[in-house]
Amino acid sequence: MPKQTFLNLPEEKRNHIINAAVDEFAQYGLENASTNHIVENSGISKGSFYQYFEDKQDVFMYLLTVLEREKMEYFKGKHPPSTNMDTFEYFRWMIKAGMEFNSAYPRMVQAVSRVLLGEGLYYAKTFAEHRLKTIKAFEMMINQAIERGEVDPSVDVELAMMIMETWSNAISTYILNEGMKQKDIMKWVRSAKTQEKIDKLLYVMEYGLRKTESEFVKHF
Amino acid sequence: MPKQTFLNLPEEKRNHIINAAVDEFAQYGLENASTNHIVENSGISKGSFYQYFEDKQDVFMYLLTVLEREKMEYFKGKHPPSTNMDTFEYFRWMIKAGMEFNSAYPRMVQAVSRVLLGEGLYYAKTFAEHRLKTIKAFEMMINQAIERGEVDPSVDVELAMMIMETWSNAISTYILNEGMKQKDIMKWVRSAKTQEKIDKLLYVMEYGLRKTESEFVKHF
DNA sequence: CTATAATGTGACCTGCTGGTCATATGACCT
DNA sequence: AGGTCATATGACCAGCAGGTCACATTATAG
Repeated sequence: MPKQTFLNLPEEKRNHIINAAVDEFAQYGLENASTNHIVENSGISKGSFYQYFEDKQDVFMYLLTVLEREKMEYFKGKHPPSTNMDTFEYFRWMIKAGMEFNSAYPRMVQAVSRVLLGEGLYYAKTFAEHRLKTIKAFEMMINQAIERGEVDPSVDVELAMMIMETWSNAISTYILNEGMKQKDIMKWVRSAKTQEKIDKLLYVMEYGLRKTESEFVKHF
Repeated sequence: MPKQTFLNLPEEKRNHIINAAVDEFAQYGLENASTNHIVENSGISKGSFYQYFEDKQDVFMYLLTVLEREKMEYFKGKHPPSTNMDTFEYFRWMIKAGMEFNSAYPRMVQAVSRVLLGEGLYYAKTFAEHRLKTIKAFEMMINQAIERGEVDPSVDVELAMMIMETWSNAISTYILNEGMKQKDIMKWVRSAKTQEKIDKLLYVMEYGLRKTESEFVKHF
């Protein structure tokens, strides 16, 4: 985590630095990001950088907490439209709200998810803790769906978690990659066409999950 | 592509070199792979390396064609158990045969898919051609499934392609990551437990796809 | 055996990396 | 004023990167 020196900095200067870092990570990933570039683009000296942070990874970890905090704030303000939602409806709402958030902070999300999904796949241990947090939420959701009778109780929970995670990541990557090509991401994400695409994707997952297990046994 | 000098080399020496390259790419990816390491571990000199290849990327591209060739050979020898298979049965068979292949050449597959799925996601243009080849096969399959009446004709073909690609990649990554932890990958892949896991994953996809569109419309 | 062409070699080049440190600056206190 | 302490600086370091090239070795042909 950043040293106190950094946290004492005026907000504007701090933002300058993390913006430079975000741009660097978004373009080059963690491994290939250059501290020299970050230093140059944020208008501070090399020495200051190492007075603020331990190293590159330290900056990234800070970015991760910033993003997490922003996301929390964002979700606090948003509430599911209906109070008594089906678990899948809730999941769909969650994914869509997530996409809205992503298109509000596209550079930052790109930087983080590039590292987490790209490099993190193979050096996962470092970020295992972060991944666990996300996955736990999926576990709760699927268990709730079973309790409510929306999903066959014999369903393989771990499998369902993997499916939810995979789709969550796939949609996020897809939206980010396609969205970066648009002039107005937010508008594009909110467009009926994009929303329908997301709906359909999730519906395939939902329909498969609802029925899977009992049908699966019959099938073989 | 490698220069003639390389292709003239005795097979043993060639294999030595590509093995070293595979190990390097598997461990560090394309961007961070070191030509110096490859040279050291393959017992050739720096000068020779650049007499054989243009650069790092050239080696990787060659690796890609080698893998493709090996995979073709492998699939030539394998034939679907039944001649009149459902498209989804065929897809399932294909995925499983693919996993068998992967566990026969785990290092090479790891090296290639690490670059293609990790780095390739963001520098996609370079490998777009390769990806297109794979995707085209999925397109044919889904069109065939529609013709046969196995899938609703109103299904979004592009969407189905994306789903098939995502699952294909997700399963491949999962098997590779988990499999590398086992002492005998091949045995583990063939085990009833692993096979059932794959079956279930694909079944969720299949069941979702079969019904999606018509149900989807009703649902909203 | 000699001449020519092909192949192999590793010292060497430049450029960039992450990281250090002696020194300079300037805000704040007495 | 002088003193102190957090902050800021950029020249500098060792290490490694990709890539080159003059030279050494070996194979082929006449």
